[in-house]
Amino acid sequence: MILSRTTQYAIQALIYMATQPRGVSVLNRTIAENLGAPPTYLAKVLQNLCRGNLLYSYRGKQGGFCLREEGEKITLMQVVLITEGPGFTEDCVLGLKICSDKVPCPMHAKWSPIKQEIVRLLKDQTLDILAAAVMSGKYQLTDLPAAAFNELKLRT
Amino acid sequence: MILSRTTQYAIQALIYMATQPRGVSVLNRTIAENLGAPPTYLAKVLQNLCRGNLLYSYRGKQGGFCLREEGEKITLMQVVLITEGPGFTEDCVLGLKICSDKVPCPMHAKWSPIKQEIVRLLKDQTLDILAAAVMSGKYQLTDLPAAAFNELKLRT
DNA sequence: TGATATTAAGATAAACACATCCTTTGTAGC
DNA sequence: GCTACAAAGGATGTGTTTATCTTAATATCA
Repeated sequence: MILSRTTQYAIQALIYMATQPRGVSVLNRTIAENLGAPPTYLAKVLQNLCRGNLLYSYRGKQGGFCLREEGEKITLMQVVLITEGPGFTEDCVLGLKICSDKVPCPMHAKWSPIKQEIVRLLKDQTLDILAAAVMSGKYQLTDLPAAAFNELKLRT
Repeated sequence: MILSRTTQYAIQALIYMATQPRGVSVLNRTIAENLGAPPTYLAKVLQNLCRGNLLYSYRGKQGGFCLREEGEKITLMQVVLITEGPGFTEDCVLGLKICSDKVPCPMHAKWSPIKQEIVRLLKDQTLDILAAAVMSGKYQLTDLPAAAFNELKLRT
């Protein structure tokens, strides 16, 4: 509806990483299995997050990806700006190139407050908050039931 | 950000039609010129709105498209459901297939109220309201300045 | 040094959204 | 009926997103 598949993978992956012990690098393959995401594509997404300075990456044995900052400092807004681009918070809901408080489209006045709420939410939510929610067991990060997930681990 | 280009064309076209005298059919070409939209593509969008029972279409001389109901009865939600599909109001913000109040993703609780607001807004806004806003002159429906628009009319 | 494991990067492909072109079909007016 | 007109429908093209594959670079460890 509002976030691209790429952004959804990015957020899911980062939350997953924030549930893991800090400072230990996590394999792309491991993340992909846990999320049920295509590993080769997820690798591209993670690369992009590296370029956006959200992750470190290490090659070779003992390699993997690692959160660059503490999870409490990384907000969803930072992620979305990297994966969707800066237009995300600016673009007119009706697609007009020119649409502002001064020169508004007919939806502008009603849409602006909602957009503000979305922006506020994305800025408020940090990886730590979301990771804590997942670790509490009350919230799920994947459609994969634990059974399927464990089976995947056994097969490797 | 949230609506596809197709949906944006659809909404713009319908608002434009609602600014025109009721019961008089409007040509696809005329709408496209006024919006600065590609006419052949807009034709497909309008066809789709016909299949969605929002428009009548008439072929041949004196043909064109015509709003099926009074503009006050057509809401943006009706339009969006036709052009984006029913998943629009249901899909999980993180892309999970299973995400509900009972089995929520970590964003569910915070995202639901915003989604509700979006849904309410789309259901509240009718073509008449939006057309009236445009006709007041305070709100614009197109990026085309009047000059470019008149030039287009002269060239045909 | 060599074997192995892992990400990086580039090429390719598949699916979808967006857009165009051309032919067909239906309609109004003469 | 004939003609002009406008939407309908089908085929095709283009661009972007999503996804895969292959090779290169890099790090660890024996």
